[in-house]
Amino acid sequence: MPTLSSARRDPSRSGTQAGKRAAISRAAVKVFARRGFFNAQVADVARAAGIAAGTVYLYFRSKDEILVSIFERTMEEGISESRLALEGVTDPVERLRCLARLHLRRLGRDRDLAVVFQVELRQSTKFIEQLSSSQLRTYLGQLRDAIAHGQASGAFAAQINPTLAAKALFGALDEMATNWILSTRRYDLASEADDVVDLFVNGLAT
Amino acid sequence: MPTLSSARRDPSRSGTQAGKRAAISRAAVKVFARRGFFNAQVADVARAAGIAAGTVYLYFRSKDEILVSIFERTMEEGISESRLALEGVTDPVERLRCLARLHLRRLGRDRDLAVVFQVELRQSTKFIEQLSSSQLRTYLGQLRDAIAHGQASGAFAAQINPTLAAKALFGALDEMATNWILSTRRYDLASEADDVVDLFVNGLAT
Amino acid sequence: MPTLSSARRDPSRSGTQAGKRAAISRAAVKVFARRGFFNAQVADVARAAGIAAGTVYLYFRSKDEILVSIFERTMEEGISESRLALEGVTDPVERLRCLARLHLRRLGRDRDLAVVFQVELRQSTKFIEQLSSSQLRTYLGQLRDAIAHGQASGAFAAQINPTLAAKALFGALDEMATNWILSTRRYDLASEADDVVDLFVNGLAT
Amino acid sequence: MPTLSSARRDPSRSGTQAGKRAAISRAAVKVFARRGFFNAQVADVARAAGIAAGTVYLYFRSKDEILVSIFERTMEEGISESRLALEGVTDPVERLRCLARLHLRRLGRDRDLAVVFQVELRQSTKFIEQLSSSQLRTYLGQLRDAIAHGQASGAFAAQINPTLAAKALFGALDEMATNWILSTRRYDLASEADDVVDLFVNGLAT
DNA sequence: TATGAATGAGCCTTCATTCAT
DNA sequence: AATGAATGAAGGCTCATTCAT
Repeated sequence: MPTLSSARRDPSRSGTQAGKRAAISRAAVKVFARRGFFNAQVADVARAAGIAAGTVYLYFRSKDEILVSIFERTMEEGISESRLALEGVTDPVERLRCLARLHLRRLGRDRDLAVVFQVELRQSTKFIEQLSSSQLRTYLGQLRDAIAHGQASGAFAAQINPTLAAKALFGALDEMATNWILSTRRYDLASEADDVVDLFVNGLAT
Repeated sequence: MPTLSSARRDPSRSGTQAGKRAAISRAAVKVFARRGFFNAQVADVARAAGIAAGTVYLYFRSKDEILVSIFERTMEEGISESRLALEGVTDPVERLRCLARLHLRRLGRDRDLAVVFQVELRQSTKFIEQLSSSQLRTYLGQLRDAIAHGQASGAFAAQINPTLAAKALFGALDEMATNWILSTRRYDLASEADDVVDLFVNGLAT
Repeated sequence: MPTLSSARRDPSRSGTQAGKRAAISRAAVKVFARRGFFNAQVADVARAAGIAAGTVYLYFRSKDEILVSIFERTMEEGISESRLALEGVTDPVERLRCLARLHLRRLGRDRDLAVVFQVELRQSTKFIEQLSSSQLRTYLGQLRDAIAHGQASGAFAAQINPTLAAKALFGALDEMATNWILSTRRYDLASEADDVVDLFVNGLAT
Repeated sequence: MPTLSSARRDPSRSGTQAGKRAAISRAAVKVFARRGFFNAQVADVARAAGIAAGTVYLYFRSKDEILVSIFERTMEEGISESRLALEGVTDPVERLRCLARLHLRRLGRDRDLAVVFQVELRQSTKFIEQLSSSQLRTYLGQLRDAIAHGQASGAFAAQINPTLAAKALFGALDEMATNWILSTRRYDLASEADDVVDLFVNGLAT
């Protein structure tokens, strides 16, 4: 049984303000993934979270904000997880592998989250514009920095535009994830990370 | 100036059944791109096409079908354009370049179409599942065949999974397109095609 | 093969103005009975009549008018048929039997017509008011006259209000017809005519 | 003056779930009678009930269901009212009189309700089939039982089919009601009950 | 903080009718 | 006389959001 102080430290425990928010956000992942963002009703999310419909609005300004919160919460976790994982890894290729594995592992671990990320979050320019300009930029920055670092160390070709390469790598991983959720086969998404990184590092050419 | 008979052969001329359909579909690209699919009303599309709202339903079963028709029409054109362009190109790298350029050129030429493709068409699993299983599969097949052909000729490494590489390349190009429409800068999208292909062919490694 | 002159005499033969009208009206009976007046589209009626949708409006001012025409056509036929049949019948009870049998035989012979009469024609006060004030009044008059005639001859009790009795008899027959079309059993509607008349003539009392 | 507890027992008081439903249903009687079911908008009903349009759908699944609820509510009341009134009445003729009077009194008391019952509820087979197979059957059963009871007591002729006689009587009363609402004269509908029953009991014959 | 009943704006679609051919 | 493509008005229903309790 958690002590009061430990409960306060874990914001996902309901009871705290931030905890309730996270709990609703987590319930929304399930609901949005299963019914789609537009079909899902706020009341569905509330029911899944075990609260009344009106209560949602004590923690979120709108239905849209719930969706955005899923993105922000996950990206935040992902970015700091990546930062942590990269500590001590110096080999450029290993750094890329590390980021790619975390990316696909995070989505491959939670199919509902993957569906929300790969499909429901792409509803409209309204979201996409909003999202790109925030944590997604930071996340792409991590990829670009890893590549630039490899170029600085001489491991990666210097004439390549690291921003373009970062986008390309992100796009490739993103496509892996989208294919995975659309596929009826159940394979391990994370295992594709190394193949993708190998392809990017070595290229197609013999 | 087209003769009467050539005009009959061109289905984008209104007058023919298919011509009207295409005209409405083209009007819808503009409307959906500017207002978003959900915000756009069928009446807006009709007005843009210069017809009455009800007339839309003589050519489309539903609002959804209009969106799908945009995808199908463009993919159809794209696939046959690609097929045509590849004729006579034998060098594996050139084949990839050819496909990548056409992909980005098609979207870079028509920002509205690009917005619809990169954003509005990703509304929900409903669309995505439907689309992936059709022409998108064919399109990915063209990329995969180009890679497999390179492997057969010895130009590309045999141990690479051509399907995975095709998806990765598609994802990379897709990401370029999405970044382009979200960017406020107006740069030439198609010019990125070569850089992406170079990256895929040569890899990051020195 | 009908001669030209005989064809002219039969207005239900298409070719003449009145013939086309009757043909459309007959097609409408089928369509309205099967789909309901509101669900049925004018185009359905046109198709059933083997003509184009617009052509209907050369013979009818509106969809409503088609429905009314069914009523008028059938009532007209029914009234003159009744008049003819009553000629030479002098016994008051036989006169009632005659009218009742014709009423139920007409509907029992054509289930579609019965459905339109018993259900679709009762759409709204709009129709009912219109219809009651016309041929229905004439038809009720035939019943009332038959009863009044029986009273004059001393066969029927004089203190009974013949108008009320006529309405009651009509209502009873009407209910028989409605029950018949709603029943899943297929029994002979006309055979109930005598039972109803017997009941009205002799009463329940022993 | 009702006490608090008796108020709770009365479901027509708004406040309770059933009370709100009944209130909307009663408002709908007025609106449907005046404008016709098809012309009436759900918003009209809501306005008449003093609530917002959307609120109607918290108590009814559809516009159709409102119409059906009017039928069900009235039939329910009518059936139990009849049952109660028949208690202690043993004379067969009096029992018929009792049922007939209640039938016509109920409609004659509320012209709007009568219009809805005699006209708007006969919209289509959809309603009629649904309704006949429920409380209408029970109601016809009450008439049939009253007749059968008279036969058992020797007051009514045994060879008459009581079901047919019940339908005939119902049809006669129904026609009285329909004539009443269509008539521009304002006469007392209930006063016709005795005349109709007399006719059914004694017959036309002298 | 929590509830959940009430609100009311918003839109796709149908189809009777018209009219140019 | 006949066609059938085009019109455009009209309304039931949903559901995000509010607010009195």
